[in-house]
Formats: sequence, C-alpha cells, structure tokens
Amino acid sequence: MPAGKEYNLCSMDPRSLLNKQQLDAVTVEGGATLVLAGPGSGKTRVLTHRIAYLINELGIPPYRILAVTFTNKAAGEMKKRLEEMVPEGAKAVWLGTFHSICVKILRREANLLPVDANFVIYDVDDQVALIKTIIQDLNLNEKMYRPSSIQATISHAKNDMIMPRDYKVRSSRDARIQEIYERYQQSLRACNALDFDDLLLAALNLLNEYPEVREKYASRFEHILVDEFQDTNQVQYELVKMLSGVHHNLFVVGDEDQSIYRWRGADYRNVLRFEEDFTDTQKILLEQNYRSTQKVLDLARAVIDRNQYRTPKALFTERGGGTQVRFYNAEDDRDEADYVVRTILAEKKKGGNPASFAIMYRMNSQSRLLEEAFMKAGMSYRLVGAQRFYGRREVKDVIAYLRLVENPKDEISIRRVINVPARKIGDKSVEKLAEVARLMESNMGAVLLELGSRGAESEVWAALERTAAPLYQFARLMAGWVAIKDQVSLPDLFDRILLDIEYQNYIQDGSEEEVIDRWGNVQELRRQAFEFEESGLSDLLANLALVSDQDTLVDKPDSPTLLTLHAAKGLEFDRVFIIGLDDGLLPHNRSIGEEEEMEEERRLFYVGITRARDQLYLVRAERRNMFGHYDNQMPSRFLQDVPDDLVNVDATPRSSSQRGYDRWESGSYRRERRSSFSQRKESYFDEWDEEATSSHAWESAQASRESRRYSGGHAAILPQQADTPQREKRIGVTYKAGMKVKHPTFGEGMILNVQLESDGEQLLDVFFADSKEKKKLAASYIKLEILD
DNA sequence: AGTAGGCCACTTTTT
DNA sequence: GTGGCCTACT
Repeated sequence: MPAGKEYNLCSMDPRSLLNKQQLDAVTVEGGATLVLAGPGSGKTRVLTHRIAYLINELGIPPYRILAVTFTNKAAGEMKKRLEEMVPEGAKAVWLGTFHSICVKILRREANLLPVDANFVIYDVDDQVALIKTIIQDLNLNEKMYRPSSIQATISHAKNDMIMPRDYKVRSSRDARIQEIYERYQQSLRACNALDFDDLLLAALNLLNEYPEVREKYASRFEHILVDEFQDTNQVQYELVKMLSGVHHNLFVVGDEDQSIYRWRGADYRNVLRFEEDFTDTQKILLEQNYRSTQKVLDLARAVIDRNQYRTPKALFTERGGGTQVRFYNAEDDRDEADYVVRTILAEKKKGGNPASFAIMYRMNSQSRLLEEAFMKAGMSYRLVGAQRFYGRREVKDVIAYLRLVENPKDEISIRRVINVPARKIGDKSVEKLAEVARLMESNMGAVLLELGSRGAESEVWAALERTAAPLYQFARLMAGWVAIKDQVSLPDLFDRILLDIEYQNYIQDGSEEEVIDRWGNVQELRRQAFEFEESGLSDLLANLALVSDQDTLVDKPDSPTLLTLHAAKGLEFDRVFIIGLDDGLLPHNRSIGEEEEMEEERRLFYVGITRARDQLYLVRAERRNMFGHYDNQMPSRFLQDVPDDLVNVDATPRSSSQRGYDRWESGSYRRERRSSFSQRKESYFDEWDEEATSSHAWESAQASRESRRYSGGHAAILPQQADTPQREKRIGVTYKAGMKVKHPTFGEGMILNVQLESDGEQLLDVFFADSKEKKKLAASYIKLEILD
C-alpha cells in the first residue's frame, strides 16, 4: 500500500476488515496503550495491522519497531502476514519472543557480558545436570536437595530478580540453596553458558549497568508492541519498561482470563501494574468474538465468571447459536479415547475432515491412550510437544557434540557425550579430567583440546596418568572438529562429527526393544543444519534451544491434533475435545487447595473451551489407569458450572447398541439410560455428597458445595464420604490435619491437610521439617509413622 | 568399564 | 507401568 493514502485496509484485502474497536487500536496515537482482547477477538490481526500502519502511514522505519510474541511460530506467522502488507521493510522489524530478542541483543553486546559471544543456552535438563554436579561436590543428599526442585527455586528467584547474594536465608536449608545458587552461577560462567532465565536477566542487567547501551536501544525502538502481556514475568516487564523509556510508545495486548503461566513466573497483575506505571494509559477493549458460536461462548463465560480476580468482560459474537456442547461420561480412560476416535470417524464418514479436530488434555501423559486408539483405527494424528523432538536422546547427543565444538567450555555437554558411544571413559576418568582442569586453573574442554592436539607430548598427558589414553581418543576427535569448524560448511561439520563417532552404528545396533526411528531424528536435525548453513552454528544452536512445542507444529493433512491445554493457547479449531475432566486432573491435584492456582486451572479450561469454533466435546472418565492400577475419578468440579441447557449427553456404545432390556435395568447400566445432563450430574455428584439425596440432588449438591466454597478451606469441598461399593482401598489408619508423622526418607513432618479420594485413598499434604518442603503423598503408598 | 536386576518414587503445564 | 539409581557381578 502506497504511503500517504488514507488508511483503508478494506480495499486491500477482505481479511483486513476491522471493526470499530480494532480500528481504534490499530490507529491509536503513541503513548501507553493497553488492549484487553478476549479470545477470538482478532488481536493478532490488530497487532499486525498496527505495525503495518506505523510503517505505511506514519512512516516509522521498520527497524525502529520491536514486537514481542509468545512463541517463535507466532512471530513467524506475523512476519509472513506483515510481508504481504509491507513488502519491503517487514524483514527489518524486530520480531520475536522475549528470549530470542534478548539473545539478539546479548550477542551484539557480548563484549560487555560475563560470557563470550559464543555462549550456549542451557535448557532445563542442562540446568538440572549442572545442579546435580554441584550437589555432589557439596556432598549433599540428592533426596533432600532434589536437583529439579532446586532448579525451580533458582528459576523463581531469577524471575523475581533475586541474585544469590540477595537470596533470603531463613534456615540452614536456605543457606545451602544459596550456596548451590552461587556455585551454579559460577559454573554457568565457567561453562560459558546462560540458562533460559539468564537470557532475560542478563539483557536487563546490561541495560541497567550500561546507560549508553540502554540509551542505544531505548532510542532505537520508537514503538514497542507486546503480545500475550498477561503472561509476562517481572523481568520481562522491567525490560519492556526500560526499552520504552525514551519514546514511551508501548502497545500491549493481553487478557487476564488467558493467563496460564503463573507457575513459570508470569504475573497477570502486570496488566494492572501497567495502568499504574504508565499514567495516561489508553485502554481499548476488544469484545467481539469472531471465532466461536454463541453456545461455546456462553459456556466459556459461565466457567470464567466464577473467578474472583478478574475484570468482567462482555464477549459477544454475531455467529449463530451453534450446536449443543456434547458431553460424554466414559467408563474408563480407554473408553474415553475410543469415544474420541469413533466420534471423529463418524464425522469423517459424513464428509468431515479429521484435521478440523483437536483433542486437548491437562497432561502430556494423557496422549498415550489416544495415540494407541488412533493407531488401532488406522488413523494418522499430529502430536504437539509431549516427548519433544529436541528431548530425544539421540537429538540431545548430537546437539551436545555441536555445542561443545562451538563452545569447548561447555562442561555439561562434554560430560554428556564423552562416553557416548562408549569409549571406556568412566566416572573415574571424567573426575580425573575435572581434577586436572582444576589444578591447571583451566577447564575440561581446554585440557581436552590441549591433549588432543599435542598428545603424549603435552604435559596434561602425564597429569592424566592412566586415563590419558582413553581420553586422548575423544580429545583428538574434538580437537579435529574445532580445527575445521570455521573452514567447512555446517552440514559438512555435522557429517564429519557423525562419521567420526560412528553414530549410526551406535544407534542402529538393533538392541533397542522399541522401533524408534532414531536415525531418522538425526537426519531431521541434519536437515536443520542445512537450513542454517548461512547463519552458522551459533544461530542453529540458539534456535534449537529456543524452539517451543508450538513451533514444531506443522500441518498434517487429514490428521486431528493432540495437544495440552497450555500448547493450545493462541490456536483455534472447528471442533475441540477437552478430555480428562476429572477432579485431580483438571483441576490438577497439585493446584487443589491453592486459591490462585485453582483460578489458573479454571482459566486453562477457559482457554480450551474458547479454542473451539463450532463444536465442543467435554469428556470425563469414571476410572482411570494411574501408576498401573485403576482409580475411580470424581467429575471435575468445573463441570458444575456448565449450564445444563447448553449440553447434550452422548450415550455409551453399550446403551445404544445393546437392546437387552433386562441388562438395561440391572446394575450399573441403569444410570446410563438417563439422558438429560442434569440427571447425569445428579448421579455423579450424589455419589460424593451425602447431602445430595433428594430429587433435586443436583441443586442441593451444588448449593452445599457453594456454601462450602465460600466458607473457605478446600478440605470441605471434597466430602468425607461414607462407604460406597466403589471403594477399593482399605486403609488402616485415618490421618488428620495436624498429626505429626515420620517418613523414612523425608523425616519428620506435619500433616497440613487430608483429602479423601473416592476409592478411599487419602491424599496428604505434609510439611517436612528437614527439607521445609510441602509434599503431596498418597497414604496407601507410603510408610508413615505417627508420632504423638 | 559396563550391565543386569532390584528397589524406589513418581506424573502438571514450558519459553 | 516406567524410569532413574544403586549394587553386585562380569
């Protein structure tokens, strides 16, 4: 579109039709703008059009615009659409996730950093591996100081901008953690590595400590736009504040109701903070939904309205009412998966496209039965995330090799691959190597390179004693790769490494029980090496570290999509299944009892619901296989808020195919004859609420539940129910809150809360004195000694 | 140094 | 039902 012409996108592209609110947002003057955008209200379109407007209409040079998205995929899509609107220039816009933008800045300013420009990025696995070596160095017990929990603690501290020296020490355990944290930071430096949180933090520190750098970027970015603002954390908020410090043109889009990353440090209160920090904030509400039918929206609203901490919104749609939401009460998790598959098959028979379906769940592990069911039916599917490609052993191995060539100081990668494939280098040899490195005030990588290039002539040969020979094998290879790294192309380097280590033989030795196409995965990685031939190893590695699950989502014809509710954010599908609507799964057990977390679980459900354009399917299972045995499940408490008149209940195949009258009437099939949803609900809930016995069982169940809900503690929500025939577990001891107990590994603790499951299982919240940690324990699986 | 077998704890969600 | 970790053996 030629500049100077009146801003009229309608003439350009039918997709560009904007409503009044959207147009207001797109053309709003500079300053601080907060766009509160409900689901399906076209916020991506608003963001893209605003950037185009800034360039085409206001003449802002593209390189002076910074736009932050939540995933790389979102950035890629936005860039593509921008290229259509701003053919030249779109490329120059800084567009990416917070993490990738920070990497870009850090690489440019690397001379001011505590690490070199070729730093590597440590993911969670690397972090845990590093923390493990530190815990071992400090002779601490890994049971008491669980590396993964320490990792989470450190990550939270970083998100709150708390450095090791600021870490609050209130106990001896805290002191230990502080020490681990401190060493962890030192080790990262020594490995020339930054972890995920560091990427943001290091960028923030850079801007804080060097006014001239801050000035440079803050003057550069005339306009800053941030998507999914409700999921920004402290550090990201500060970054944005600082970067907009010169021009003050900050345009953020968000929706509190879709904030689902609290556990990762995100704080939807940043939306409120924004209005406080930036006076004269212009607030624009996008309330028209273009995605879903009225029925879907009504349901979404009924669910989200229960949350306390939110601004009410008036979402509306001009789409018609739509079809009823369908509900299926599966016998067990197998039946649940079968229902999904047979429903999709039935639609396919009627001419529907399986690719229009998505199946969403709370936990990745729930995908397994679905996959089996699809495979049995001979249907293809696409799976988002789960056992992520980049999490596969062989992929991580090869990446580790590439990483240590780029950055020989990367000790975690050295430790990972030094004996993969096996080279007779065991723990003893690795420790010897570490010791020699320490004595020489060097690092393992440098020692290896020295050994590899000079062999027995090097002084390290003698120092390494009998481990020198096996280590030399590896060191020679490594020195060879580092020597050619800048002379050959990236794919050549890749091939050379694989050839040298005979990796194909190693992973195809046939000993694998499962048929996993490991070599195929390596080939996929090789394809990416080709893609990054121009930009180089460093960029390839950064890219590999920062891909998200959603980024791996590629179209697959005729295939339904399987994904977690988290991964579903920002996506939409014609037909959506939300499965596993069981109490304990959604909401997840670990959130039950924490008010804020329960609200987040509810938002997660809301996000799932609002992904659906036309048809929504809600599914739960009465019994579910967990830890290898079946557990009876309660219906999700969120189902209580599903209005009856929006829902049709699907019958089980048994009830529709089996006409045997007697069978109908007897035993457990009886309930299945009831077809109205509210009757259904009666039968679920009266099983877990003894007050609900009248003919208005549902209402009374709901009423009593509500009075409990507002009277506080969650323990009351799940009734201490009387025996039912379902009960399977026989428990000798009845635990009560306040009891002091002793656990064989965790030591003494106090029971904070007892939650009784339908099968008689008691879920205990126990606070352990030694570790100062709260744990959830299932009474029947552990040995607890009761202390008086 | 490598591995088989037994014991344990365990299941959120991910840039 | 699984995976990680320890131990005992080769």
